This record gives sequence, structure tokens and C-alpha cells, in this order.
Amino acid sequence: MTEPRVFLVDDHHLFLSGVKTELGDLIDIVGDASEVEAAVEMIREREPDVVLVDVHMPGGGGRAVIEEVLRTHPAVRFLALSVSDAPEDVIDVIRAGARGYVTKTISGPELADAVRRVADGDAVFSPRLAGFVLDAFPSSGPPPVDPELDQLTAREREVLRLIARGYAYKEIARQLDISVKTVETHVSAVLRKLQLSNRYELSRWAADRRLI
Amino acid sequence: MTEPRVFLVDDHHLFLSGVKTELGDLIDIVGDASEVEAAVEMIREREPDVVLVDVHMPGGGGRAVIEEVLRTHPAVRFLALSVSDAPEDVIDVIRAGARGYVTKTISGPELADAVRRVADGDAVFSPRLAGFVLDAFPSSGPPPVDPELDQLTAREREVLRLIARGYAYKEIARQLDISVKTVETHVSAVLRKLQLSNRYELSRWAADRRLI
DNA sequence: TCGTCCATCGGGGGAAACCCTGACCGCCCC
DNA sequence: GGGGCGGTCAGGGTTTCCCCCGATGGACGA
Repeated sequence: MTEPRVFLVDDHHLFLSGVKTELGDLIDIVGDASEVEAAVEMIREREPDVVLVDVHMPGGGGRAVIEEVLRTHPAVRFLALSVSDAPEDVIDVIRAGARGYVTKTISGPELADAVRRVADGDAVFSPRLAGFVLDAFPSSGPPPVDPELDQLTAREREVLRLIARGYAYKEIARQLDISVKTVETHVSAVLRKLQLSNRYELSRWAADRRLI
Repeated sequence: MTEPRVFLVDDHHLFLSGVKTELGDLIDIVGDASEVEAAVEMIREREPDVVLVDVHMPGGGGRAVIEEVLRTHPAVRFLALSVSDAPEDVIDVIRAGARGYVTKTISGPELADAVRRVADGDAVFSPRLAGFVLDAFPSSGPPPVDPELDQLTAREREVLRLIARGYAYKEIARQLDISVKTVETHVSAVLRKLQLSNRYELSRWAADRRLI
């Protein structure tokens, strides 16, 4: 790829100017902004390949910039830049759609390299930060043996599954080839055992545990 | 940290022996196995800090080893090693619980370093592979302006929210301080506009869109 | 000012959900 | 062989949902 076109967002002017002098020769800086709204507007106008954005900023922070821009320009890639290496901050901007996260302790050439890699479609993290992202990753993980679910019989779990999917008693009876009355019996048992009062709560209960 | 204790799993004996001769001086190799069941058993017995595991293996592959071991020994860390750099493979083992993924083109010293970093709690990826993980990450992303949701009035959305949460009409009426009849009217409007037939489907509809 | 939309409320009725009680059968276990 | 449990079913009742009709008042724009 040719020189990536980069836009800078940081509320510290000194830092902005530092990045510009350090990276100006290594990458193509097409603009900068120091507040959220102006940043969003200018990014939409200039459509850079990569936006280097500070995480902590008044008016919603880097997260606001990322979300807002991605709504209309999903092709723009974001590299978050921050003094913080707190897991919450990292996860937050990643969820918002950032493709990388580096701390401000990074050197100029390293930053330039990180920007190029993000422009290339890669993700860039310092190793420890990548660990945070993994921790937040939805792991199929060790199936937490649910004590609540455990007290249900096999048949009751079957009925629960269908209830949670929104089937009417009549439908469930047909699918399991039993009578509606039996379905009622099972549902009653499930509701009693799980301490719920109706099938809507049951739907939510199941949804929360991703049993659907 | 002192020398990490490492266990190797690979169905290619030649590769196993290569790793042992290359890394034997750099890290502490406490054992190896070339099939899934034996690997699981020995890992449980020796409790290494890090398991270096091949992704493609008969009998379920590295994924089976990871899931099985983590069920009983969640402290063991896994570094996946593979000839493949296909996104599916990467995501698969990450979901299973691996803390890193490197390809077999890696050099000996680099591999030793990767193992140490994983033992240290970091995550290790080649940049492109980290990108795959990010792509699979549940992004809050660009909120897709839902044309379905858009046709609902503010009040209807309020009612929808409560319905999806499993509240009875009476409850909703109490919370919004309106009559049950009005709730019925709103629900009818919502069901009609969303082309649904009852509140169960509505619950599922909302759950699918994560409006709850 | 009139039309339209929204929010509010009501009557009435059919269908479904929910609850309680009681019952039968088969299986396993002491 | 009696007791416990899970699965099956029924009668009869109350509550809730859902839909049909219609109605009023306020806001807002043509």
C-alpha cells in the first residue's frame, strides 16, 4: 500500500505537534483536531485511511469519535492512543471499533509502524493489552454447571427450551407429541423450580443464559 | 517469573523433536504428547504453566485438548501453534480458551519468547491474526439504524422495552402510570408495525436486537 | 381551520396461559 | 412389595393476552 493517509485526534496540542514533527516524514498526515465534534466532521470530509485517536478527551472521549465516524464511514480504521493501559479503557475502544491500542510511551518509528500495520488491516496491540482483549473475549470456556438448570429434569429442560423460543403450549405439545395438559405440568414445574412467575420471565431467564 | 514449565502437543513427532532441540535450552519442557487423550491426561498430571498445542490433530484437534483441560485446570495457559493462518482456525482455538496463536514459520527464539509472554499472562499473536480475533470481537459497532424500530413512536418503544423484559400489562401500566387498556393499544400497535403475532415473538425479536 | 398523528381510555369477547387437585403408569431401589 | 420419582393426563377455575369496535383531547402543519 502507498503512504497511508492519517488523521490525528488529541486534545493536547503539544502532543499533536509532537506527533506531527516525529511522524511527518514517515506517514502522510492529512489533518488533526482537538475536540470530538470537529474531529468527526473533518474525518468525514477527508476520509483518511487511519485515525490516530486519544482515548481520554472531553465530550465523550475517543470512543465517541470512533462510534460516530464508523456509523457513516465504516472503512476508516482507528488506532487508539492513550496514557492509560487500564483494561476498561482498552475494551471500551475496541468495542467501539478501534483496530488497535498503543500507549503514549511508544517511540516515533514504532508508532509509524503501528499506523501502517493498522492501515494494512492488521490489529496492533502491546502484548499485555492484547491479553485484556482476550479476557473480554466471549470464550466458549468451561461450561458453568448451572445449579438452577441442574434441578430440572430432562423433559423439563426440553419444554423450557421451546417455551424460551416463544412456542405456544399447543405447538410444544404437537412437537413433543404429548398433550397440552402435560406441557402445562412441565411449565409449572419449571416456573416453580426457577422461581419465575410466567413464561415471559422465563424467556428472559433463558436469553440471559443463552440457552436459546 | 522463573523458567516456565512447558508441555508440547503435536501429532508430528519430527516437529516435536525439533521444538525440543531448539527450545530445550531456553525453556523447561516437562513433557509431550502426540494425541488428544494422552495429552489431556498428562497435562492434568504435570500441570505445566504453558501448553504449546498444535491446532490440527486427529481426535478433535488442539481445540479438544484446550477445552478438556480448562474444564478441570483453568490456570493452564495455551499457545496454539499451526501451519494454518485461516481465520476460522484462529477464532476456534481462541474461543476454546487459547491465549495466543503463532504459525509454525516462527523461529526458535521467537517461539521461546512467545511462550514466556504467554506464561506471563500476555496474549501473543502475529499482527494479522490479531486482526482476525478483533473481527470476531463483539463490537458495539455502528448501531444499525433499524428501520423497523424507527417506525415506532417513543411511547411504543417504552412499552416494547418493558414487554421484552417480561412484565405483565398490569405491571407496565403501573410503571408508566397509564391504564392497562392504553398498554394494550400500544402493544397492538407495536405488534402490527413489527409484523409479529404475540409478545413471545416480541421478546425474541428484542433479544435478537439486544434491546433488553 | 381542518386533517392527521399521537396518547389516552373504554366495552366486549375469544383464546391462551396459569394454577390446583387428583390420578395412572413404569422404573428403580430398599 | 411398598415408596419415591418422573412422565403422562384430566377437570375446572382465574387471570392475562390479544383483538375488535369506538371515543376524546392535544399537538402540529397544510
